[in-house]
Amino acid sequence: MVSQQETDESLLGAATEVFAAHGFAGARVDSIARLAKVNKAMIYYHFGSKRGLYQAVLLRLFRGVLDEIQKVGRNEADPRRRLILFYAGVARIFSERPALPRIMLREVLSGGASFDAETAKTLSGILAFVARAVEDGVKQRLIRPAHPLIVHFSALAPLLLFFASQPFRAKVLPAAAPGVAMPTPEQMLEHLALTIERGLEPVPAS
Amino acid sequence: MVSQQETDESLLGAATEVFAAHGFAGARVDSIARLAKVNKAMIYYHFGSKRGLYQAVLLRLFRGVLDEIQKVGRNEADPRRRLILFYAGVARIFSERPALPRIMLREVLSGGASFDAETAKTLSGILAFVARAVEDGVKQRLIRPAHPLIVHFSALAPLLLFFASQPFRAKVLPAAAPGVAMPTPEQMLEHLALTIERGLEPVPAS
DNA sequence: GTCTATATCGGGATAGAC
DNA sequence: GTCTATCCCGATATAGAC
Repeated sequence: MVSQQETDESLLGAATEVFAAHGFAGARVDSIARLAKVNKAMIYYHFGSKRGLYQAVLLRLFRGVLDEIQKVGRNEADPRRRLILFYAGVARIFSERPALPRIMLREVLSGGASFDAETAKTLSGILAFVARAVEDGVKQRLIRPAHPLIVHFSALAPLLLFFASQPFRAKVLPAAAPGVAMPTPEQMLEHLALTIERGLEPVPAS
Repeated sequence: MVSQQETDESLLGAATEVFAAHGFAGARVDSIARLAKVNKAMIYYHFGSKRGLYQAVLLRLFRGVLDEIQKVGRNEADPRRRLILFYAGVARIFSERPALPRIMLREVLSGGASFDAETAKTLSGILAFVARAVEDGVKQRLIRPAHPLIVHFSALAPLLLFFASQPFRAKVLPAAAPGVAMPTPEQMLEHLALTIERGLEPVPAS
């Protein structure tokens, strides 16, 4: 009836949504099948198990990010601007695919329970990009010496939390911070750009 | 045999660990009872349900943080230093109670599913503190005008992610970033302090 | 308040027809 | 490859003795 690819794609898309919303343990295989409009047995036929499906979701997400992100800032000479463009790209991807930051955070919280070698390789690509930019910047005296992982953490974390917390903020903030305007993605990005810009400036030579 | 308070404390402590490690859906009531060395039926006697226990854990954690954190920086006149002291205090609490950042992130990801009015009030206290510091700083021209929620997000997120990701990093980083030294909490804090310091500086009057 | 035993059901997984 | 029907374990929750 339907091609295998269509079935796979439909399942992966549905699984991405359900896993992002409820986590691995909270997700229901039945819900995924229903959302994908695919018979539940097909999940086991194609992916072997709930965990197998989850790992396929994870790998597909990370590969997608790596592909998109590597185009960004590749030709930017100024390493600081390269980093800013990079994280702006990440923000754009997060806003286009709200499931992504949620699943990333969940996977981190799980201690990498489903993080296989393939997926780890895509992470390598990201980290190498950041480390390279920092290294270049230090050589050119445009960036102060800084631990590349800390730079990455500090820039990525606000984006992850901001985009993953949208439903939480909508529910909780009106009561917890009445009268305070909801921050927008644009404000978030502007703050982040300023933070990177200023935070990585070299210490004045004395 | 044992006092109610002891039983409650033991259960809350055990539940905190198990919920932090596995999330609400992934946590097993049996595990909690076993870890607390308390009969499983007592959970239902004292807390009514698994969700009731979880909400008690949440409220206790947030109350504890609010109590501890409000002592920090209260007497610091310089608003920027007040913020730095505040987030340094948060970092100390996170390092002392590794379950806390994990449960906070999980609760955010759940969209605040168990976030009752009582718990929301403690969050209010935190946000008010930050908003106040920013406001003071702007008045004294020591801090540029900035959205207090964004300031809070940008400072808290790296701490949350850093402390919540320790097991993930230990498992994944050796393969994904070989040869790179593990960042320490001290480096993280130093970076954050510098980021706040520089990031909130007023724009030069022109 | 504390325990054992058990009810009850949800949900992951599979058998087997087509 | 696709579907229905079903297995069966694990997990929340409770009944009821003490």
